[in-house]
Amino acid sequence: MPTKKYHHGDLKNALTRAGVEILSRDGIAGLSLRKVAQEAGVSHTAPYAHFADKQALIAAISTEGFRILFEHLSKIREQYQADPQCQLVEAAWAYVRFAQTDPAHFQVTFSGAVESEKDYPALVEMTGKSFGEVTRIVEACQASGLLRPGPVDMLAVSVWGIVHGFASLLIAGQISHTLLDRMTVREMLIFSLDQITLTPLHPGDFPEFLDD
Amino acid sequence: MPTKKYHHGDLKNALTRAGVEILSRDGIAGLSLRKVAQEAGVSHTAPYAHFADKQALIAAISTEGFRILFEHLSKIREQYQADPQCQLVEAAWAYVRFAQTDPAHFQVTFSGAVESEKDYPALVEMTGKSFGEVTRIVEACQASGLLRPGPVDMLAVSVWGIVHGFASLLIAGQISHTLLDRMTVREMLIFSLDQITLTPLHPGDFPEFLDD
DNA sequence: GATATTATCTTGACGGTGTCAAGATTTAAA
DNA sequence: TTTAAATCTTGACACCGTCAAGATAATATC
Repeated sequence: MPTKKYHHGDLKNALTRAGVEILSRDGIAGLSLRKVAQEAGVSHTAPYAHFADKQALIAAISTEGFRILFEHLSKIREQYQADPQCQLVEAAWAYVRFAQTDPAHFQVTFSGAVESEKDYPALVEMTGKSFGEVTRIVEACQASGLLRPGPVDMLAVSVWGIVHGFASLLIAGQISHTLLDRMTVREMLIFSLDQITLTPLHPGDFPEFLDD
Repeated sequence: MPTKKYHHGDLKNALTRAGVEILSRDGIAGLSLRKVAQEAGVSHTAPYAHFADKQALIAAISTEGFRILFEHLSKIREQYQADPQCQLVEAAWAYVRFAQTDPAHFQVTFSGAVESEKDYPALVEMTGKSFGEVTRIVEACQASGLLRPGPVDMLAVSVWGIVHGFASLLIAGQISHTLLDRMTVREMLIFSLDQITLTPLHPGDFPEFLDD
């Protein structure tokens, strides 16, 4: 436990963590540099030693979001190594779960809160790694005949688009109640994925594990 | 031309229009009540006579976005009455075009900038009407064998999800340059839609009209 | 080890923002 | 015509992002 020192020692990470925390708790509108600084126990301008402006902090929070996604995806790819179908469903489910669990962080991460991404190399790298995982899963699905042949990157964008679109509509409250009463979110997601698979997906084949 | 009066006469609409205008020009971060008021030529608290708070103005802007979408969709449904396939492609294209043309308005409209939608009946009504148009188009596609049979509302959500996901990723800059260099946005959209149609879609069958 | 340089953090200030309170002005109702 | 309500203004408040100037600590240089 670090005692109160003039130099924090790990302020940049502490600020990022505080940012994620505040974003979860108070939403996008409630995220301010001053609050983040206070949460980290420093003065209201201390963040400027580590972030050029608020955009830079948001970029760090976005990077953290992509890192969370990346780790989920790579874990899933390892866990269901022999079963591309399962990889696809569980990867999509992890994406939707992220959106449901932490909507504000999800939105900031994937919905372009960062104006010019290319100014933040760490963010660009992490988006690349995440998309790489998606691509690998899609590739495996193509090899097993679950998805149609064709340019992998294009198909990966389509698959990502389906999942992202569903997750976005879900947390935006755009999916009607009459629909949500009739089936679970997971079933709806599998139904959506089923539209693009060559082999039918049966929700019963993918029981939900309540492990996280 | 209305002369300068104490009472504006149509301030609520003027504020909404100014809001859309400022949103397009300065982005989400640049949208402020005070700027909207100034643009409309009134004092900085005048909006409070018509909107409870900033959220309420954003809800009105969002409603306007859904209205724009609704009118596009209903026009397309009428224009290509006998061709469901064309309806699907052009409706999706209109959606993507909206996102490209006015990204900030698109984001505010469809990405849940409004915290609790149910507090704004006009917004709820317009989202319902828009989704109704999507449903009708999907229904026509099912009848013609372009889309699989099944619950219409569920399929409509899936289709909307695909298009929304693609549009969102596009304006978030998440679609790689190597991909965008290889094909047009319209071709990518049709490629995505082709993943869910039972009959293949050929981009050549849908030349882009540069009418808007 | 002493000094200089740099990184880090603080205090203080500025204009801009959402929102409330109190009052002025116009329209609508009684 | 008087009253009530709707609409708009001025003024204030706390909060925000950001800059400037200075204090403090860590690091580099001699």
